[in-house]
This record gives sequence, C-alpha cells and structure tokens, in this order.
Amino acid sequence: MQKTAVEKSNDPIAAQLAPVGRETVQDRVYLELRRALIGGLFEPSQVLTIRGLADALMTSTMPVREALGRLITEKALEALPNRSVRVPPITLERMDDLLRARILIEGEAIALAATRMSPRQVSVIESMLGEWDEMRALRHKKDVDREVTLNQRFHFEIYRACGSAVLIPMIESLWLQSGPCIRVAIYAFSEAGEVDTAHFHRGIVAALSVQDPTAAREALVADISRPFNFLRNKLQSEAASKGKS
Amino acid sequence: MQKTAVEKSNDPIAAQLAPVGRETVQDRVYLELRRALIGGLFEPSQVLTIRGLADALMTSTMPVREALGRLITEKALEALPNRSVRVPPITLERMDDLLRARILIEGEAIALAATRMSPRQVSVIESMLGEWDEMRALRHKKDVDREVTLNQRFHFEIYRACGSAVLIPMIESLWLQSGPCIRVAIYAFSEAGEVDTAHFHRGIVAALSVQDPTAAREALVADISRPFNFLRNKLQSEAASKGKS
DNA sequence: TTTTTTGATTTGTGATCACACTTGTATTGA
DNA sequence: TCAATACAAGTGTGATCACAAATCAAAAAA
Repeated sequence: MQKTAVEKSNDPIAAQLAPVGRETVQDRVYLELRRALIGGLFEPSQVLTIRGLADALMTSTMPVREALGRLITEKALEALPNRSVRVPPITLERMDDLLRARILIEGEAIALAATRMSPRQVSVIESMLGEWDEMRALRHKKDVDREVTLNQRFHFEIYRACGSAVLIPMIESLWLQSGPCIRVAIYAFSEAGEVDTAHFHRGIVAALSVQDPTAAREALVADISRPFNFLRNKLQSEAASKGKS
Repeated sequence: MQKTAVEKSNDPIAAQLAPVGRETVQDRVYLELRRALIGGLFEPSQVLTIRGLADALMTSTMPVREALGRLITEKALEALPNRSVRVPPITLERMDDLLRARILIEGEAIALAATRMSPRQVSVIESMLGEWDEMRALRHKKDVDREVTLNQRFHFEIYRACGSAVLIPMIESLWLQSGPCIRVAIYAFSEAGEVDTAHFHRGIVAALSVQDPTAAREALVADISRPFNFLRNKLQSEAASKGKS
C-alpha cells in the first residue's frame, strides 16, 4: 500500500504541522461576496456585474462568475431574464416567508443544541455577551459592521452545536437571503433609538445553560423576529403614507 | 420612457405569445445533473470529472465546471481536498440527519399546503394516483426511473401549493442530497418484495382533501421515512454480519 | 419637443489555452 | 522481491478571446 500524506503524519516533525489546505481564488471571492451579502453591504435590487466585481476584487472574471452562479443557486442573488444578476428586492411576502423558514429551522437547530451543549460551550457564548457590553460601552464609533459580525458568530456558535451537517448550510443560506433585509432593519433601529439587543441574547444563554430546548427556541424566535417585525411595520407605514399622497 | 419588451405586450399579437426564455448550456447541464442525482443515476462515493462529464454531455468543460460548483454549494456533491468531486457517501448519521431535516421542512410545507390547496389542485394529485396504478398493472417493465419521476412530481405538486418561495428550494436541495440514498433503498425494495407504495400516497391525498394539516404531515412522515428506515436496517444488518466475519 | 433609429459600448456565455497539482505506471535501485 | 524514484497522462483552475445580446447615447425624423 502506498503511503499517503496523512499516513506520514507519525513523522515527529510533520506531526507539528497543520495541513495548509489550498484555497482557490474562487473560494475567496465566494466567501467575500457572502460576507458582504450577510452584512448587508449590497442593497436590495442592486445589480452586480461580473467585470465590475472582478475589478473590485482584483481578479479575473472567471472566479467571479462561478461564485455568482453559486450564490444564485442558494437564492442569495437573483438571475434576471436579461441575464444580469441582482440582490433580491425586499417585499413583505418574502420577508414573512424568510422569517417563517428561519423560525422553523433555526428553532429546531437551537432546540437540538440545547440538549447537546456542554457547560464549556455555553460559557463560550456567554463570554460573547461580555464582548457585546464592551462594544455598547464605547458606542460612539459606527460599529454596525462589528455588531453584525458578532451577532453572526453568536448564533452560529450555537447552531454548530446542534450536530447537523444538513441544517447548518440551510441556515447559512437563510442568513444569506435575509442579510439585506437585516441591514435595512438595523439602520432603522439606530434611527429610532434602539431597544436593548442584548436582552434577547441573555434569554437565549439562560435557556441553554439549563438545557431547556423549548425556552431556547422561544427566546430565539423573539430575537430573530424583532428586526423583521420592525422592518415590516416600517414598510407598511411607508406604503400607507405613499398611498395617501 | 423607453419601451421595453414587456411593455410592448399590449400589442394584440404579442399578447398571445409566451416569453421564450433563453436557456443557457450551463442551465441544461445543471438540470441534467440534477435529474441524474435525484434519480440516483450516480452511485454514492462515485467521483465525477469535469472533462468526463463534458464529453458525456457533448459540450465544453466550461458549463460543466460551473454546474458542478453550484451542485457542490447545495451539498448535492462533495469537493474533496484533492479538488476532485464525488457524490457524497452514505453514512447512517447522514441518513438520519437528512431524514430529520426532510420531516421538519417537508412536513411544514405539506401542512401549509393542506390549508391552501383548492379542490381542483387536490384532484390533480389524486389523478396521479391513478397513473401509479396503471404503472403497477404492467409491472413487467423495469420502470424504476418512471416511478422515481412520478413520485417526485407527486410530492412537488403538493409542495408548490404551500406558497413559499423559500421552502421549496430547500426541499429541492434535500431531495438532491437524499437522491442517491433513495435509489439504493428502491433497489433494496424491489429485491425484498416491496410493500404497497401507493398506500401512503392515498393517505396523503385523503388528508389533503379534507384540509387536515396534521394528518397530512403524519402521512407524509410515514411516506418519506419508509425508504430511510428500510435502508438503515439494511446497512445495520450488513455492518453486523461484517462485524462477525 | 417627442419619438424613432442608429451606432458604440458594455455585458454574459462559451471555448480554448497555460499552468500547477495529482495520479498512475514504469523504471531503477537496494 | 520490494520500495523508491522518475516519467507520463490526467485533472482542476485561472486567464484570455470571440461572439451574441443587451444597454446606452446621440443623431435623425416626426
């Protein structure tokens, strides 16, 4: 039998080295676009061009077009009949649809995680609460990006504990799709003097620390429903005032 | 404002014509690979090469590599660290994971559909039951492909009625992932003198015709659990007999 | 002034090529 | 005989080009 790289790992020197794992340009482009989408850096209905993105990312068109194709299949982007691609526009129906799916799937994931998380894992996410408070203390900076990132890390640290290799990619797809909405909602929050975001997260941590799946699910539903409800009200009132004019 | 093709549709002649919708080669390749995957034409752990598929599909490598990338992102295929791509192998954990996700999401979809399907729509899927009986009557032909296709049409006709543009792509992704498993299970069925498949589908139709979401969900769970349970028992007994030898 | 038409630019798609890496097979060495 | 090396074929990735369709701008016609 031929020796493979893995089998050579009993070598005392090689044992110290972690596999480097080649990362293709396409992967980097894909991850970068994902990050931008979840963070809401692109606004709804914005059209994206292959060459434009390739220039911005300083690469050729090839990795970009493949990354765009992947994002289209997970409904993070939308292919128009003109063959141009845009980030999907926000509609009330789509928002409700997304929220319902997120409640269903992320609720299930956190319920599973609640029964499986070790106290060690709970303490990890609990420490992220502290990071939140720090950030809140020096709020002068416009750290909406950091807040989005921290929120993402918080949630996915929990979801990872559910132990399902099938659910997690679906949740990622849902975040990708609701990213633009969320960003709009967060902007609306900061305009309208926000409520305490961390309150809901404390509820989640409390439920997880006592391994209560039902309470964890309810706390999560309250957490993820909030921006959607806020945005829904905003859109409805805008539509009403526009109808009057 | 400049007239677009859509706005010209008030033209009395053009109003009769449906938009033709250009289909790219990449789309055809993607759909063809999807069909093969859901139908289980590729076996688990089989590796696929870009040039090989391009030759088989009689096109260049370009559409194939983009289609493969898309299938990898929806976990229908797997990218190995060697950068070769294969259809994911079957494991017990993955099967249970897939089944749980399918029960969760397809159960929700059919419960939604139960409250929304018109009698007209129910009669459509009821007529598909008859098609099934016909097929069963002249069973001499090896029509496992037709059975898979009919089963797919039956289920998605229902799911389409749930009215969720978010859930349906997720279900498609789940079918894509469980396709290879299902095919193996169906082969095992036909070996082991199968039970009446249509029985479960009659239960689904019955529940839908009286708009009972709970009964519809239960009937669906029974239907989709069957091949998974069968395959799980098969794998476990194989593992046991292999452990003995 | 408004509409249509014409031309130029931009854009996505598919094909082809170069390069690097992997894999499989001989060939050489002990 | 067996293991290691070297060579060759195969494979994925990224870049570039050609082509067709779409978009946009200006000019011409109403």
